[in-house]
Amino acid sequence: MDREEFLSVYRHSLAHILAKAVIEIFGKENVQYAIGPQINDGFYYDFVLPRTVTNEDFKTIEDKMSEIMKRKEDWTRKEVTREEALSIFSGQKFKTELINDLPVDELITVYYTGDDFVDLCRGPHIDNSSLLLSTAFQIKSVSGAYWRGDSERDQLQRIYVYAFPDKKALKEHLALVKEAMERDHKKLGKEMELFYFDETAPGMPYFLPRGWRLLNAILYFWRELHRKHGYQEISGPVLSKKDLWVTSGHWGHYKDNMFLVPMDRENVGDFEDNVYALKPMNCPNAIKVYQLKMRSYADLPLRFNTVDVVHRKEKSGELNGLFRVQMFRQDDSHNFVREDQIGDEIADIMSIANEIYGAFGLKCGMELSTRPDDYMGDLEVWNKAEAALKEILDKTQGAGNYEINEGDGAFYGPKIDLKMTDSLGREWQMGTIQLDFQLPLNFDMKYIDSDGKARRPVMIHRAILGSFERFIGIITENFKASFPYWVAPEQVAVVPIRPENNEYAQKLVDILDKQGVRVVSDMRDINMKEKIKEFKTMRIPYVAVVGNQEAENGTVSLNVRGSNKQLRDVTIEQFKALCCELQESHSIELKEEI
RNA sequence: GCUGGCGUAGCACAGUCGGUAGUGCGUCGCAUUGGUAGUGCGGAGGUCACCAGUUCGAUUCUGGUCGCCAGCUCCA
Repeated sequence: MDREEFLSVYRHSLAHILAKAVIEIFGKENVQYAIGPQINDGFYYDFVLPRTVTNEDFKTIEDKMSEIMKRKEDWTRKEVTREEALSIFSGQKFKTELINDLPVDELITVYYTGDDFVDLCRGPHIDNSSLLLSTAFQIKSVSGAYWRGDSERDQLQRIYVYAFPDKKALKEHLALVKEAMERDHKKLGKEMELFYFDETAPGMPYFLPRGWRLLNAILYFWRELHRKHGYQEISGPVLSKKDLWVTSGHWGHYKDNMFLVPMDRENVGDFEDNVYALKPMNCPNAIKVYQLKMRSYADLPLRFNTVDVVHRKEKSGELNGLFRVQMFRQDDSHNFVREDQIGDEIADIMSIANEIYGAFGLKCGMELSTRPDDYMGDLEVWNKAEAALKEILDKTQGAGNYEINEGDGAFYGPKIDLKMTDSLGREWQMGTIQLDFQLPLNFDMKYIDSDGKARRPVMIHRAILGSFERFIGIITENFKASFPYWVAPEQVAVVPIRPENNEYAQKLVDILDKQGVRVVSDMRDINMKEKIKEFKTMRIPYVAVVGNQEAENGTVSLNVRGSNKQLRDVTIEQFKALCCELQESHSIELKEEI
């Protein structure tokens, strides 16, 4: 049995053992057991139990599981009729529902573990519990989960368990989890003084000087790139009267996620009729700008990018560091094209995405979401749009190298989503490329075509990073806050050995600063070791130490981040060239040699 | 929003079976050191998240509020 099979069969079998253990502990009549699938680090099982499972119960459950395995019971598979299945699981509401939902012609199988525990299951499973004795497992956590992922339905207790082939693999995995915690951007953001959340503004980050420098470095790169691709940056009001959002349709679909501000505090009246809304999206602003003039077919594509702040009110439990905030800056753009330009425009957007992700050495997953049942617009245009998106994905990702979420597109158009995973393996949507046939209609947008007739442009809503906030969260975890030279909050730190070297140190700082290097220094009369420690803690790419020797020879002595090596006798000119090269090449790695 | 957990000095954490709190790092001061993640001594810093209740007395117990974390749901 290879590892893949092992994981699949053993984890699944262990899930049955967990269910059996829980039933033995709480009593069969007190337990409703639902489903227990495997996941990437083990498995979980959902239950309704007479009381909440706490951390103190973990050991009891684990011991019971071991005890059950030691019984070395045989596992037997049995094919049953629907009636038999319903009778076996009478009183088990979730199992009953599952059985009733099975297609008529489905072969129903159940698995017995010993003769007192049975579970509805397709299998396959191990033959005897003794085969599980060599595996290693550990209860990870317990939390609430909704039956069938529906927040309107029963909430169950989900017990998560790590499960691996042996103790060594489990231990390795636990070490990995610990390592992941070290990468957590919330932790690093605090240590590295990047950002801060105050409880007076939940989900609305403060960017600290270092974090803001990082954001601006990314922003500068982003702006230049878009300018070269024919984008024109705009900025619009953060607050607008409700009317704008009624026209766009957001008032109907998105009102609950919008922060509202009374227009007149003295005379609030019917609140919702007298409010400004903080914009949750930038699209209407771009449309307003488009509509300032009558546009010609020859003007298209028109690309209005923006980094305005948007606000989205989220439910309390949904906030999560920089990954999920209530105030953020999308690296947004709304591109207006003719229908015949869709393919080329998407291709250009993908090439921008490649340039941006490439600059960070990142590779994101791509997913295509296609026409939903309640689509609006012309079927032929949809087909053309989906074909265009597919063709681009086939070309850039390779056919079959991306996921397709059938029917998952927005009602106004299909989309491509770019996804990244965080240190804990959670998937986050970053960029999105959405074709939109709806808003141009809602706002009655037009351009005059070559035949003199008015036609409606197609709108492409796109973000590549997704939002600067989420993206910074992801790269913080990815680089463990050791950012590439070109985005690092500080690129060089200058450390004079003694106060008498301050003058030379300052000269060096001025030279680098003039060249645009983000440089800091520490001229205090304290031990140089302390200064070096501080700068290294902040993961500054290069710490340049200067003493009498360097001052005499016009050189610097470099400490390279991530290496204990020192580069001595580097001339200022050489160092300048090094900085320049790293900046311009957007190199991910630092140079450790001159 | 739901389930569970958490909130003690700038940070990381102890602790109080109810009698107003400690350690390490950092900070400040002094001394020392001075070529690559220093050393020694001393000082300051906390209405123990907030609001009620119980009590002679609450940081500790109870209830509520706010915030944070994990998971679910929802999203960039």
